[in-house]
Amino acid sequence: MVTLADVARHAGVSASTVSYVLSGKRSISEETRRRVERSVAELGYHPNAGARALAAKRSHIVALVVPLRADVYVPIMMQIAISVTVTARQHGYDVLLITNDEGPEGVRRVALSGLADGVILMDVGLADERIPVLRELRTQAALIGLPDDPSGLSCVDHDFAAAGASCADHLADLGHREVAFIGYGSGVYQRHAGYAERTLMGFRERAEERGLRFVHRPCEGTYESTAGTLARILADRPDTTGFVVQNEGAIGPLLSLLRISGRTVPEDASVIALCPELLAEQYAPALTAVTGPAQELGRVAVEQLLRRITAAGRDEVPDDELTLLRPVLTVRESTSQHRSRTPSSS
Amino acid sequence: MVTLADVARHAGVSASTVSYVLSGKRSISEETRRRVERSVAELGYHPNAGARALAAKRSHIVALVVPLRADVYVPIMMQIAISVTVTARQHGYDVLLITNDEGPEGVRRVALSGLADGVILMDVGLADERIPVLRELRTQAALIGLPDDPSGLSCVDHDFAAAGASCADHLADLGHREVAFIGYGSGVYQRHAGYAERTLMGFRERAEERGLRFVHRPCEGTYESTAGTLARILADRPDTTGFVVQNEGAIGPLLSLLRISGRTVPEDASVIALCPELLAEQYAPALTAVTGPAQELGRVAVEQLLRRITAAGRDEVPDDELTLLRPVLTVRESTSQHRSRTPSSS
DNA sequence: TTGTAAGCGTTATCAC
DNA sequence: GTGATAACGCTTACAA
Repeated sequence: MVTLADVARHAGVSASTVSYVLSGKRSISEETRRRVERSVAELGYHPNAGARALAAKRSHIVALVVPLRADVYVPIMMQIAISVTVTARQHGYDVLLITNDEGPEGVRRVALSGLADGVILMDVGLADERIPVLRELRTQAALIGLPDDPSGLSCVDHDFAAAGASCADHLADLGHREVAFIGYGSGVYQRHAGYAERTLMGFRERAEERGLRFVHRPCEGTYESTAGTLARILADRPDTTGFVVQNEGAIGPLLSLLRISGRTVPEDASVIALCPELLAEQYAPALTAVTGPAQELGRVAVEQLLRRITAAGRDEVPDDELTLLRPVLTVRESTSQHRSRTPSSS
Repeated sequence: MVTLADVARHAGVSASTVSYVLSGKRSISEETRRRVERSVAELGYHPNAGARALAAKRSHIVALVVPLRADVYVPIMMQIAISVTVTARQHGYDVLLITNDEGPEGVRRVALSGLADGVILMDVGLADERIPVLRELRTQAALIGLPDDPSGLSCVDHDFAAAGASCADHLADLGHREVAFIGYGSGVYQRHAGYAERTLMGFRERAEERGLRFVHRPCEGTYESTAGTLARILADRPDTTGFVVQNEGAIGPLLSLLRISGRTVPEDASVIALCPELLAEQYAPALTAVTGPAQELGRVAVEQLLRRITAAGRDEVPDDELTLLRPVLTVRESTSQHRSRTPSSS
């Protein structure tokens, strides 16, 4: 193993000089710097992580706490995890993966052991049980998701209200008058998941402003539940021509069921999905969709966290930040200008 | 921050005694052990990770190198990453996430810095460029995937040949005589991806043994390519009644296209997918599928790696291991006994 | 069964 | 601009 001392000897300087060359924390003559850098390269020196963490009281590791729940869309989680890792690396940090089955104890463990300098929490619930631990330990953190009380915390999330609003706008722009919002299963609303409620609220408000008549129906996302949901919508409001789907599981079934009911998309019914691009593009017809920038979520979270860590290292009080990322509505093949289904009812 | 010394003072023993109580590396009187454990709990002591790593020359961290390529099925990767993390925790290890955009240098970095005690490589290619680094640094590793030369390495993978063979068996058992294997895009075969070739080989051999007439057709997985692939199959072999699909992207299109061509699944055509359960169950009809146990992959890799780390810690030469995990064929609604499509041709 | 003490490889505070 | 040197908190011979 190559140590700092080896490099120092090889370069003919003291250990502290090598350390300072590497950290850039004091000015070094061009001459020395070059000698040291050459020795580092020649010996293939990599600083020992443990020793560095011990001496500097900073591990240069951030912990990423990922949920295990099955009802989150996994590819997005992965995308976030990867953008977190890549961004962290760009700042000289590594990422430790913590699964939520450790619960709040996991946060306590990595913080108290000095394993991580800070924590990124994914899939944060409104009253997340990990948050009290953060407050108690004064651990630096960035949350992906918006808790009910974000004071003292840095958070980043999609602007779900804006997402809902774009859906209403797009359908209104196309001339639709009767629209349906197919949401998540009722359980999701019962536990007051922020994203579900905020999307619905954004949609509802904009729909009202634009004079849309609409219904909201929860849906579990299975074929059967989607069938039931659609049947009820069409029974209550046979003239519905616009559909917004938030539950990814319901998208495929919805398209099949509309076809079966004799409605062609987009001629007879326009469908907007709230989902990732990948998903939207894999259907036939490709779906007009509102998509939040998942990668950004990870990148912003890392940057928020590192700012906090830096501030705390200088004994400053870190600023709280709240970033809501605007989703993008991409028009594809599943929405079109409203036309009455039956000439008689127009 | 609570240190070992704090605990020692609180319990009225020496620091080493506390250390030994925690590590179990020497026998401790029941009395002392209890006093120490009580102090640990009372003070909320968590050993400092950096100090521990420095003194013990063991970080209790394993690095998991995940691919960034888009053509791997993401939920499975996530499942593996999670089972790796959970299993590692059960053995007192944490997991560091490394993305493959660091390339082989990432492996070098974590190994040489002592950040990780070993490495788990996901999505290992036949001539993976990270492998030479492992050999050069004598880094302990476990590979998920099978390289062309696994000597000196521990590997775990699905038994793809067995998966292919089960498909052939199931179709033969049901009395089918003409079957088609819809594979990955030709690019996948051109780079000799092991999993694609091994599956096909397993299928081919068993199909021949069972006297099946079959064709293999590559398919890119888009709707268009699937349409083209199916059209060619039906043109060449109109009496084909059994289909095996390996490319996940082709499954949805295939089902639609069979329907359009007037074939009902499973009455007129049996379909077996090589895919995760989740995917198989989300189609209508639910698909008979051959699924490899993804979680096992992660668990076995961790156990292989930890055995190697332990052995190397005792200056033993770690044993190489090669584990192939048997996939499971689950019969669902997409396969049934063969019946001739047209009574005349029976 | 327990205690003492010498590292482990950095960083950072002094001093020059 | 550079060099000693004392931490940092833990593990592990070595003693007792």
